Amino acid sequence: MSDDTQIRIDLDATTPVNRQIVDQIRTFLVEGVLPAGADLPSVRRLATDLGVHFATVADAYRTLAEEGWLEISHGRSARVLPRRAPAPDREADSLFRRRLRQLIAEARSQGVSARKIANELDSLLKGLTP
Amino acid sequence: MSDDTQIRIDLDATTPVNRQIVDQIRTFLVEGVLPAGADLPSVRRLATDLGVHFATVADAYRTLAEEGWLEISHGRSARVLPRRAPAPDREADSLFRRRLRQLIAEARSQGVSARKIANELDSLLKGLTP
DNA sequence: CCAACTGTATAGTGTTTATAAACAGTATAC
DNA sequence: GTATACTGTTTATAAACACTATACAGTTGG
Repeated sequence: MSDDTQIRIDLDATTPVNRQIVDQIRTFLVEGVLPAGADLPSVRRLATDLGVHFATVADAYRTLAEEGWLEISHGRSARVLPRRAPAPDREADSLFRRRLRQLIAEARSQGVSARKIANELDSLLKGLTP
Repeated sequence: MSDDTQIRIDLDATTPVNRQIVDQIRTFLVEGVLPAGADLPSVRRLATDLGVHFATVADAYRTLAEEGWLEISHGRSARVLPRRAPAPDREADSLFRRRLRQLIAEARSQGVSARKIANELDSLLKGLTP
């Protein structure tokens, strides 16, 4: 993994480390920064870089494998699978809607200005519909 | 709390119940659906409605009180405090940016279409800058 | 074959989550 | 004032989770 795929872990955060790893790698996968066929660093390697135990990284890889993103097999390094877009899911739609609303509420509650939020939404919107 | 302030709990979700409650009530608070001065239902009342133990609701109320949203005191019902916007926070800004990116990645990973996501972002954007 | 790498399995530890039951403050009717 | 019915709090417990430690097992390349 290069500079673009730098993972940052916050040991003090409320979100557990295993999920922090999953969330960040998944973002790279969705955005194509980690393309199909790419090799991931070994669990020990990444664990050393992040300062956590390698079993924690292995757990994260397993989660992503269950989601269909990675192929992991004993003795070989984890590899990004080709993955077609999953079927549309009404559940996922409404869950996304609610979580987005909640995320924005939390940000406003923590002092992120409406302007900053709007800018963020706008720039991500442009990334989606180029 | 009226129909507008209906809380939904998913016992199977990965996010713990106490945080589900916090996130949903905070959203109502930020959006002004629960205005300053409003009384919240008692921990037992809300707990019964949601099908969880009242200590779980009490825990959620305590979290919101620590965030400055609620006034809770022994024997009296919880009440919404007036709350001025917190100071801008660069940390919060960048955290929001990352979490938003991750939320969108997760949604795409679960089959929410780019169009649906764009629509959602757009409608929330319009809500922010009227 | 062997050395150095890969991920896996199991067990142990501390933390978090959710519940239960006893406790304690407040409000109101009488 | 005091009984009663409401409020939230505290302490204890059990179960689930997150993280680590260590021994194991498959793969690769000399």
